[in-house]
Amino acid sequence: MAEWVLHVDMDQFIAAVEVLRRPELAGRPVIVGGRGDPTERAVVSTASYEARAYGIGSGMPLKIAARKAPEDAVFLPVDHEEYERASDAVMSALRGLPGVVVEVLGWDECFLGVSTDDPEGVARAAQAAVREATALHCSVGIGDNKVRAKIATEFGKPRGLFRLTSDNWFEVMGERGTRELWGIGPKVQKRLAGHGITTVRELADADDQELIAEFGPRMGVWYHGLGSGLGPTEVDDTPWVARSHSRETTYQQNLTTPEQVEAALRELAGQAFDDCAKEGRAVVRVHLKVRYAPFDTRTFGHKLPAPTTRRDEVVAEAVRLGATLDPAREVRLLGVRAEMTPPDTPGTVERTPVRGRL
DNA sequence: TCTGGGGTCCTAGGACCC
DNA sequence: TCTGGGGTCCTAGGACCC
Repeated sequence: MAEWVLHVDMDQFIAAVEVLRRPELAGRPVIVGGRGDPTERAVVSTASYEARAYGIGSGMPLKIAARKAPEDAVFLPVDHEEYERASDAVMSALRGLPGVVVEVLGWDECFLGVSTDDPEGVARAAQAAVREATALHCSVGIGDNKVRAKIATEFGKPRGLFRLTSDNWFEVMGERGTRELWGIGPKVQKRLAGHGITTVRELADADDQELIAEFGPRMGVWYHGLGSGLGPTEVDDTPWVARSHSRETTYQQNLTTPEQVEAALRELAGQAFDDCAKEGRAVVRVHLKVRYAPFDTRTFGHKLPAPTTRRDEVVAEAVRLGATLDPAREVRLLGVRAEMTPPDTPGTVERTPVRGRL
């Protein structure tokens, strides 16, 4: 029997969960984001397929979405707790599949590791289990590693399956742009293009040393391998341990005085600290993120003299950092991140250098 | 036209030590 | 006066993902 990696991705997860508890919304364009008020500063978390038909998608400002949306569109607020419940139900259903290891990637996606001669059969069983437990639909990518499984899912959407392995990698991906690879964003795409590399096959055929010179020893090698669809094969079900917690807010009205900024910092730093304290972890570093009125974002931080479990120390550090902000500029977004003492995990598992995890 | 909030990891460059 | 090589730690910033 062969080892397979399956990537399970829920179809329009957040919108689907909302429709589930409001069946009367089925078939209508549903847009979830912010507090559900399209006149506010906020962005779309998820749009239903009906809304996507109007060019509305994730990350789009609600104001723009409102302009594109038809009259019968529905705007809803984000309800994290509800999605967490639905997510837990999905993951539990998948863990119930025989012989399957589940590695959670976010609310609405995970990898399954399984040893089988019929990966399509397992994929269909996964879809059935999720549908039975939650009435939600998902797509499944089947691969011989995480990279290929993850990319395969896109070809299976919606509600389908797709298999992507070393056998069909270049046939499926070779002529596509590098941007379609998981972990290559607009900046890296551009830098690659500067070396004459625009397609997946060109990336695979590129010179290792040239990529290392451009991107460094780790990322250069990683990107080169991505061109051939190389990636880690191990699915790890060790529970996720956060490295840091942050709280940030975009203000509907910009903050204009140092007093407003300090009050906001005290609140955000306190909340970020509380999230760390909930896990019984000490804080080692405090970061500030500020977005000034013209779209200018910066982050900076400070290591504390010693790890602390005291709220007042974390708040005081955030306020100290805040004192270095430019008092002449309006603040439209403020965030405080509290970095915790590292978890004591063995760290032997090869991590996919793809950042971010919900 | 207006751009959220939550994360992780990598790299460059300076300080400092031996 | 000119100036090694190696290592670690730290800060700042960049990039990407959901």
